[in-house]
Amino acid sequence: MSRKPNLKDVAKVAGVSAITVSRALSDPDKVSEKLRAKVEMAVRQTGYIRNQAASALASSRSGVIGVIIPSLSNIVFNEVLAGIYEMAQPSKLQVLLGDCHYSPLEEEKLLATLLSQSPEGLILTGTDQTDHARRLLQNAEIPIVQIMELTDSPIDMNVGFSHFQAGFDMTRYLLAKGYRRVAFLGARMDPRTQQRLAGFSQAMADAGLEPLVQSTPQASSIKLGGQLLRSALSGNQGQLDAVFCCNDDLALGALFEARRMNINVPGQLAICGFNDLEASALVEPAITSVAVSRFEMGKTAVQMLLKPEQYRHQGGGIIDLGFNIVGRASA
Amino acid sequence: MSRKPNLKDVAKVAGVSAITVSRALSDPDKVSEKLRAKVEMAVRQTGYIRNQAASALASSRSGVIGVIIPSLSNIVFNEVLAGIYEMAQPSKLQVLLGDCHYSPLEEEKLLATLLSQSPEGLILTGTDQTDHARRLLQNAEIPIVQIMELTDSPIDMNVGFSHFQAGFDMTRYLLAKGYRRVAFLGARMDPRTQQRLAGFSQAMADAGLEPLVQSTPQASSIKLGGQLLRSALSGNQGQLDAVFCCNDDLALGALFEARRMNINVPGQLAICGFNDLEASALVEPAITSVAVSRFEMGKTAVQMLLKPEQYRHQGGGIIDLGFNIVGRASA
DNA sequence: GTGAAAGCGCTAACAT
DNA sequence: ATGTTAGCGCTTTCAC
Repeated sequence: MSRKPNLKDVAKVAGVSAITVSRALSDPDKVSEKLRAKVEMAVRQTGYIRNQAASALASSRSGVIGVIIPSLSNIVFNEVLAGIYEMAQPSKLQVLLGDCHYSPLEEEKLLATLLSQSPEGLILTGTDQTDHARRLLQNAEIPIVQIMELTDSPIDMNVGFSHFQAGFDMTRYLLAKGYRRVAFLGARMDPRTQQRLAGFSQAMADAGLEPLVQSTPQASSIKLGGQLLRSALSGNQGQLDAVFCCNDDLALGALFEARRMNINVPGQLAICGFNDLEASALVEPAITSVAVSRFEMGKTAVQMLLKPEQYRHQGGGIIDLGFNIVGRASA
Repeated sequence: MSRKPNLKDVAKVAGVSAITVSRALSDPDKVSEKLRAKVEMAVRQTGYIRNQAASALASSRSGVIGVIIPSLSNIVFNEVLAGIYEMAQPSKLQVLLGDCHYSPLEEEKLLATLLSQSPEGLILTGTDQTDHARRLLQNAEIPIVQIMELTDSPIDMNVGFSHFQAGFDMTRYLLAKGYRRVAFLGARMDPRTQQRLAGFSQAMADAGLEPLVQSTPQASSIKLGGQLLRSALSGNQGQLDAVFCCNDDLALGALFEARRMNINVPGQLAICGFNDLEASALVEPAITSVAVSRFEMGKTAVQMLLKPEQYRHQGGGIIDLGFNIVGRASA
């Protein structure tokens, strides 16, 4: 037999009907022990593997969830992904992953392709989906979780934390330490970075201070952190006593650059970051940062997909995972 | 109409037959311009999205490829993934991604689940698949690419580089610089790490030197690099003049730790790593490392899946992407 | 607890 | 260039 074995083939070998094999595989309890054993033998013997396309067509359950993240190269999303997979794989859920490169339009296109796979749920990053995307999602009638940010009006469910509040709190932390000339170094300037910036600006304004900002739409990197620091310093005649980097990559770059420029950290310049990457705790001086439970966020998102009713009736399907300012030597 | 629109619904609206709609969508050139326009209207009007399960069942083409990597948290694989997606998304190929946590057994299980989705191709990491996995793969009769390592006898196709050679060459590089008491710091000790170690041992043996090794099965991390360095030093009475870390995370950790211990790098101790992460080039002193084209590897793997005949007849379906030793101040 | 029949939505193969 | 027919492999429904 050269073609791939199907249910009938297995059924023939086991001496039962196809539907019995189907049941033995997907709902073993509904089949007598004897037949179950026979079927198992036959499956092994034939090397049968269920055709998920046929199964999905007949049952309208695809066994797949869709995930769209803005970037595969940003380590931050990998930890979220790791959390997603941690929950999904044991549930025998396959994950269809898409990378929209921070573009809502690409996200919209990906969405259309994803939806054609009839996913049983969807995890999307952020809240800036296009109108058309939202329409697609509405029609899909599947559970949807928006992650990373917090929103009052999720498409369906939402898990994340407030980037505004985190930016605000971190700035207050710096101000409480006595820093006054604080600059925000930002790269990419995606919605979440902008919210952090907004929090920063608010806190500075509240304190009657000028919010200094050095930003670029370029993708973030360690190297860029060094460049932004130089720009910020030259743009402000070196009159800075702290920089609040929109993420730890920039912060590391700024720290390395400061060392090259013989600027003492935190003596002459305080540096803080965002995300609390492993390196931040281990460099010298260790970098003050905002810790976020990314792994947890991924896990929670999948749990929400698995039991949507439960979560929708619990805080309106919105979960705030919060954040944590980790004070270290750099500030 | 509350249920999701299908081809017939669209056909009715457009006043054509279902198959025409199907063709207009998947092979526009085969349909007259007039009908194509009509169909497009009808699709938009109904909000139709193709049911990929039905399509896959009828055509036995799923539009999906499967990818299994050993770890989602290891940044190295993310860059490979980024390359994979870079090629896959424009080809409208969906990627089913699995994380086998460095376990061939988990890989085998994932494989079974993946295969039930009838992927059109498979990308696997490394060459240590279980026997049963190999049997499954043989029966699948789809193009398969093993990535990262190089092997003489791939299951189907192979793209990667020789970790043994890289370990060997890096060691020779150190020896040429005059270092003699060189220790290999290894974590995780997955097959590729072991090959690097084998290359190191060979080069040391060739030079008549004792290959010092400090290793642990623990997952690699920056922190662990510091710990391994301490162990290596205390295990060898501080009599080391260089450490060859199995990756850059360890190398960074070793460097940070050395600084804390007031050990001058490279004056008292040379440090080199593997993978050439961004940080390695930017820390002080910059870390000597082995550069590998991971992004390229991912892209190549997908290309091989797309045109298997072409690549199979070209070097037996094996592509050596090589590596590049990047000498920097740390050694 | 098991089976027979029907049909999920699409496309391949064969008309026209 | 367009339509008709049949069937992909499974599960749902209903019968026993």
